[in-house]
Order: sequence, then C-alpha cells, then structure tokens
Amino acid sequence: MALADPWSGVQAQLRARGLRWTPQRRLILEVLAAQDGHVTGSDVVERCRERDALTTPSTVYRTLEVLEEVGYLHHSHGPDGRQEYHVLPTREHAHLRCDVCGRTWEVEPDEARGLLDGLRQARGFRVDLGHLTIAGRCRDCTADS
Amino acid sequence: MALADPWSGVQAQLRARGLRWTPQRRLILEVLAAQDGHVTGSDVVERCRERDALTTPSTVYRTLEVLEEVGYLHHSHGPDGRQEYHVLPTREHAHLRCDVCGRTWEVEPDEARGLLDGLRQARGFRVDLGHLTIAGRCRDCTADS
DNA sequence: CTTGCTCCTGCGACTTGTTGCAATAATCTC
DNA sequence: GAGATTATTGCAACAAGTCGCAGGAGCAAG
Repeated sequence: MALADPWSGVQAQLRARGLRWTPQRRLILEVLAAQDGHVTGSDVVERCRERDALTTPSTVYRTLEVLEEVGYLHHSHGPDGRQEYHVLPTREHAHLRCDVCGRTWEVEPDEARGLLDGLRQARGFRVDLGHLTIAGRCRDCTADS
Repeated sequence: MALADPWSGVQAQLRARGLRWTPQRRLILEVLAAQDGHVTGSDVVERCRERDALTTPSTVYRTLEVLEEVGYLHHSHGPDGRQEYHVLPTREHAHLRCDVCGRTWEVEPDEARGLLDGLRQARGFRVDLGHLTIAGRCRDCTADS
C-alpha cells in the first residue's frame, strides 16, 4: 500500500516550511493514505480514534488545514455544509451531488469551461473549481416529479 | 415597507397544508420581511431574540425549514458551510463569492446556461441552481498573485 | 546532548445547527 | 364555548467544528 508512496514527500514539505513532523500528523496522514476519494472531517477524526483513542478533534482539523495549505488536500462543503476533504487532488475538478440518492461524481474542468470563461470575461471572476459542489438531481432520480 | 406585502399569503399557505400559525412564526416572518437579501441562520435567531428574548434556536431553524418547504425561502451554504437563507427568491439564481474580500454576487441562469445544459445533456443531471455557490476570486482581488 | 525557539497538542469553552421528548397550544368539530 | 387532535414549542443533549491558551515537544544550533 506504500509502494510508490505519494506521501513520502510530506515530511520534507512540512519541514521546508518550518513546520513539524509529529506522531499525530503521521497518524492522520496514514489514515488519509489508507483511503482515497472523499472523507468528511469527522470521518478522519473517527478513524484516527480507532487507531489512537487519544486523538483530539482540534488537532485533526488543524492538521487538515495545514495539509491543505501545503497542497496535499482540498476541501469543499457537502450538502449539509459539512466539510469534505478530497485527498491528493490530481487536477482540479468540481463535484456533482445528487440531492436524492446522495451519489457524487467528478466534473472535469472541460465540462465547466463555458461557465468559467464566461465569469472570467464578464466579471473578471476566477472560479475556485476545486471548491465547487453542484447540487441537483441525477438522471436516475429525475424519473419522478 | 409592507405596502404590497408579499408575506400576506403565508398564513393561508400554512393552514392549507394543515400547518399552524403561531406567534413565534409570525415573529420570524417579520424579521425576515424586515430585511432582504441573505441572512444566516444565526442572524435570524439573533434578530428574533432582540425582539423576544425567549426565542429558541430550534424553533427558528424548524420554522425556516418549513418556510423553505412552502417556497418562501431558499437556503444554500456559505464559505464556511454556514447556512445562508435567501428571502423570497424571485427567479432561481446562483451565487458567486470572493474568498478574499467576502463579497457576493448573484448569477442569473443565463450565465450558467452552458454548464446547466451541458450537464443535463451529457449526464442527465439537473442542477439545483438556487443551492449553488461558486467560490473564487473577484476582479479586484485578483490583482495580487 | 543540551539549549532554546516556536510550533503543536490537548483542553475547555463556544458557535451553529440538529434531534428526541414531554408539555403546550392552534385549529377543527360539535 | 368546550373538547379532541396533533402540530409546535422549549428543553436538554448531541454533532461538527473553531478558537485561545498554557504546557509539551520538534528541530536546529552550539
């Protein structure tokens, strides 16, 4: 699971910024590495606690914040406003979420190109695509109503 | 401010659904009517308390929920995931929010047309525009970096 | 390996909501 | 107007985060 470990550089990254490598941070990184896709903040807290019952929420959230600054994470907000962390974002992409069934999909930049360019030209607004979650109703759930 | 009062029908609307008209609900409606644009949930709670110190948060949130079901309100989530209520939505529109200065703008359906149609055709996904908040950086804040 | 600078951690308190429950009170019917 | 129904309220507890603070611990320098 740690073959071509994409996390290997984190420690160095942190140190280069004068930040520190602590057992707590390592645990959080391990938890994040052990799963891909999306996680909510409380998911991370819970999984850390499974491994170390002494884990404190504030530490987790602060670490998540740091990791986002360093670029290893990205977060956006779910349907209910809960934080959703997206591990190791390859290229920036938005999310689509069905209000009915709760499934989510990734939206590549190309699909949103029109909107992005439009807002940029008309308003000079640069969209933070990675933070964008589009709610609505998917094909399967559109049947009724 | 209450000339052609747009709230006049609420009581009837509620009753028609077997719901009730209570002093608490009237207060909340008054607070909402006394201001247009966006409000966060806690804003509403606070303003209700200014008028009636006994106001309970749960009552406010539950009423807001009811009012949304009836169609007098719309809510989406702010930058930090906090709930933002949008009073009396005329036509459905999305929001643009600058991460730097915090200002927001409304985005008319036409501007997002491309994205909406694209997602609809490619994936059969119907976007809930009113719930969409697009984060990014506005023209003024794009100067640096 | 000791020292010291600061970053981090953990704690407790607080914010913003949400939820279950028993008591209250709108509204309907007679 | 009295009684029955059942939607609503208010409370208390909980969930998801955030924040300030004092003590502890990385890390680099000597």
